[in-house]
Amino acid sequence: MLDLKFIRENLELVKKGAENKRHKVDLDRLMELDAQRRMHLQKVEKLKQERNLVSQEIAALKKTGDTADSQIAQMQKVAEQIKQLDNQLREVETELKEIQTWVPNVPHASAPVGTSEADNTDVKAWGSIQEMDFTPKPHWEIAENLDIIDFSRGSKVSGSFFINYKGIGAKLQRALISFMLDMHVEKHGYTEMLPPFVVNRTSMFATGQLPKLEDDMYLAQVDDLFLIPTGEVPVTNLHRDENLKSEDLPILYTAYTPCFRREAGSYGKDTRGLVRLHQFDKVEMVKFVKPETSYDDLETLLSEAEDVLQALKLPYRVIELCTADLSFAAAKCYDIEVWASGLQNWLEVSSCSNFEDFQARRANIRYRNMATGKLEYVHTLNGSGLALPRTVIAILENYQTDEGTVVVPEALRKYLGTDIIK
RNA sequence: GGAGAGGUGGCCGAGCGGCUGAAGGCACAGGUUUGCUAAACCUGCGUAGGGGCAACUCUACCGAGGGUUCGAAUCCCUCCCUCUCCGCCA
Repeated sequence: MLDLKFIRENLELVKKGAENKRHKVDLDRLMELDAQRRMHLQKVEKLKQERNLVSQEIAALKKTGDTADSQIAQMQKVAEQIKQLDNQLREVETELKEIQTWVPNVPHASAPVGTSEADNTDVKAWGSIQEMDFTPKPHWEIAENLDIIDFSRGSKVSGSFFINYKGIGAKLQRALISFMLDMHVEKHGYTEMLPPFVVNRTSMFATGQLPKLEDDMYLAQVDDLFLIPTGEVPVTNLHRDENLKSEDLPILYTAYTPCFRREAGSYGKDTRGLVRLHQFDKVEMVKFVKPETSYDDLETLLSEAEDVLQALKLPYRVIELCTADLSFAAAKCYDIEVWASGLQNWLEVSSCSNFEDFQARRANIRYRNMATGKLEYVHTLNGSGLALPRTVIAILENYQTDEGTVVVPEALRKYLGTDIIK
């Protein structure tokens, strides 16, 4: 959420930002309501002041035993006016807040302006794409031949786009999760968390999934709880409504969680095999930092996610999202895409974003700025480190042999307990 | 699911319907003083939103939302959350 005062004072910037994100929101109406609100406020506060003053007079009169009947009669009228004005004010504020929750975060000045994902810019590439002396297979063929993923029974048990990992395939998930968590904890200094996988509405609002993306979420209606679409939600919300100690910042958390996404409306596009699933595993990194360091922290975050791919020796490229591709809450975002030899394609395995104070304002997460003595909003960031299924795709496809087996990346061997999947 | 207790400032914790935006303590910041890894004393110190160039000033906030009243942290109603005990389950 953006501060109303900030919107008022930077209207053109906010308008331009929403436009560049291709997000429609009626900011002129918002400003109109803002003006109305302040007008009503001034009126009603003047009346309340009068009420407070006269009430004190009444108290004084009663103390000395005098009558205060005329004052009380007068205040009855004032009380009635206050009630009416308060009601009007509430109406204005309701509409105002509704619109305010739909105002997207402003893209950072460095984010490339664009109209579609075609305008995302290349940042860097790592590793080299290996030539194979045979035709590489897509991962679903490899997996089915090795009997490590059961696609069809996933549909039976739950529906399409649910799968079962089997045997060494299932163990591969555990191995990857442990490998990633260990790296972030031991090498990058994160604290490991294991949060709830269902969250309430307030939490979903705080990180910005609601109101915009409600249709993409699984909802347990009886309890009005959402299955998390990403570990970002429960982990960022750990500190909702808290004032963090300045000396405790930055706070770094990493967490494994499954992620649940309905992917409403996205059927038919890149959906084969493990590319797009309703349930998948992910290791997430979340940072709470001071505003002045957040863009440095974003670069660090990116490098920490890259570190996982480098350790697995998987070639990847980093792109920066243009404004049209930036999410509702993000100010700046890098995607990491891994190369998949079988699919002959780049697959997004990580998204590293700086939300600045957008989530912190919604979630009310602050810290005491020692320089100003004031409570200020922290900046929040998060990045995948990494999403598992597409990492698995890359491992299966890039490490496949012409016999149909898969060589296990060296860094993973001690976790998986074998150096080849056959 | 049943029974009970409770939600007050960064934290702990008082609070007869008007003198309580809120005692007291802790923490924190500044200062004085004493030389011994710190203490004592003094001062300051909630948040948000209006108005004003500013000094400043007004309003709101004691879990949330309603109600009663001239006036509510305090009385009434509804809801939410936490804790304890019982039941159920892993």
